[in-house]
Amino acid sequence: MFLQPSSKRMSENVHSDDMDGNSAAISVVHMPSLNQPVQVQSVIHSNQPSVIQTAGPNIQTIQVVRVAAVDDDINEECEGKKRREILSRRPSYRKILNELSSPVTKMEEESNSSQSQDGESQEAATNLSTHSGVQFQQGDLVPSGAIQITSDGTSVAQGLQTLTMTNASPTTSAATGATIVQYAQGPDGQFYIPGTVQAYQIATSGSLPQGVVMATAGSPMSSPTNMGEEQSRKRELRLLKNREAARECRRKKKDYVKCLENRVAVLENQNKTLIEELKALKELYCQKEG
DNA sequence: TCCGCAGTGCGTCATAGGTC
DNA sequence: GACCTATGACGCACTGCGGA
Repeated sequence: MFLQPSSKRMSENVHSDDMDGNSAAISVVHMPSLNQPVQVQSVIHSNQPSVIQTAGPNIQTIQVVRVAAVDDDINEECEGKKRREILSRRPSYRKILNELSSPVTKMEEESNSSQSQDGESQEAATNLSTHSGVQFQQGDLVPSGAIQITSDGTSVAQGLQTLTMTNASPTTSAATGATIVQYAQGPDGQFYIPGTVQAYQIATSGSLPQGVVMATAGSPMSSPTNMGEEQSRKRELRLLKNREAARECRRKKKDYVKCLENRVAVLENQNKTLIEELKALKELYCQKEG
């Protein structure tokens, strides 16, 4: 099985993934059905910016404060469990962001649109739009942050093709960290992971979460001898899905924090403006009185 | 140069909440 | 109720910085 990245390797190669807003998540790809198995190689390039653009200390601070507030009298052994029980789950960032779509946020977007064209969130938004629901054909040149599919019949066996997915950005080089996932597609549209027997069926783009290329277990394996293998594959599949979900979740979290920071900035500006307006009106009133 | 610390991202696990 | 997704928590690795 070539589901490549062990955690160690991932941290070596895809170290600063999405720090510049280019999520390394794989987007949904339309796979043309072929008459022969297709070897698919997904390469997710990450950028390695020398400057780390943090979202500020907010995330860390928030977590520390919340934990510290409830942890004073908790024993060490059951600390983790109790912490989880105490910390009720917050709504998803998607929900929060929707709630934040108030007039203030809209105004903020308008005010920021002209000045933050190079901003990180701007770039992330662009990537989002290019990711969602877009399908690319082989050889298509795709926008930054999306997927590029190339045909490489020479590097693999006859009839096999290589799918290369890049998270390209102007600064991205092929030498930067990459995540490689390999699997093969059979004539019936099923996907085969090298070194395994069981067929995998590629999920359709509509059923996949954004930013994830995923195979789901296909033909059932009734043989008891393969049950362990089957379970192992299911686990690999689950871990892969969760890995991508975690990436997406972190990206959304960063967007959320940035959104809050922007909101603060806008409200501060508003406050300042109102104070000045009040001051001017007061002066005007005093002049009329006097 | 070495060491400790803070900050960051990653993968994984557990689990709440959503969907069918 | 089973299954899936999103996310908090945890531990690890890595990087950059400042002090010894």
